[in-house]
Amino acid sequence: MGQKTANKPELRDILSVLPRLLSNLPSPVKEFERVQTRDPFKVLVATILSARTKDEVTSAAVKRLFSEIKGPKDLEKLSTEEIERLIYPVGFYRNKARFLAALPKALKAFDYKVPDNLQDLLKIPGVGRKTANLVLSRAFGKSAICVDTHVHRIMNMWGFVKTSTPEETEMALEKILPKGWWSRINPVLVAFGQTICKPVVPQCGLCPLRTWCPRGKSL
DNA sequence: AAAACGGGGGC
DNA sequence: GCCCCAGTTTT
Repeated sequence: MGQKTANKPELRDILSVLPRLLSNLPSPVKEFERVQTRDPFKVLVATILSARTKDEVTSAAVKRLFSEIKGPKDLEKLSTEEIERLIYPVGFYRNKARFLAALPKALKAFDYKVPDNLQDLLKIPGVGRKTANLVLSRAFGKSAICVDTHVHRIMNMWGFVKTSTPEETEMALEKILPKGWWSRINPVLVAFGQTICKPVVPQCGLCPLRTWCPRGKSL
């Protein structure tokens, strides 16, 4: 309260600082993106597997699975148990194996192709907003705001949104985020959240934003 | 020993 | 809204 408070920068100014900062750091995100192609089916599977799972583990699971299959129709031939064995030990592997086993049936309604719109993607079991928007931006090149826990946490911490659910964050960001950032904000904030602005033990000493960030001041 | 992890579904 | 899923790493 007795302290000087720097003027709060615009959101776009803050975001533009991050890529250069992150380029100087080893980012775990790069490994996850490396295994991905633009193949929508592979992107979808990798994204489903990635929840609550380290990127290296996800990458390995994707490689094992796709050494056995090429597309949805191959996946249909595998039993749930076989899928479990291939994707282990990703987080919640039994749930995810069930989702993957049901995936060919779900895709049949779309001629065995991954839908390129949000409404249809959300009909697929195991696919929520985070997964759907990531597929839209990464596989189909669309402008989609993918809000995961990092995006939700950091945007609320900075005070650009005041929301209680990721969906609310997504809607709020649609109004204040320049469209050129819609697909970029997720990779950038994930990398930032994993390497510097971590939920616990944040590396505020490395962060150029600490002079105005509320968290930097409290530390 | 706890808590954290790039979610989603069922209740 | 709350709780569950699970193995692995960090604190």
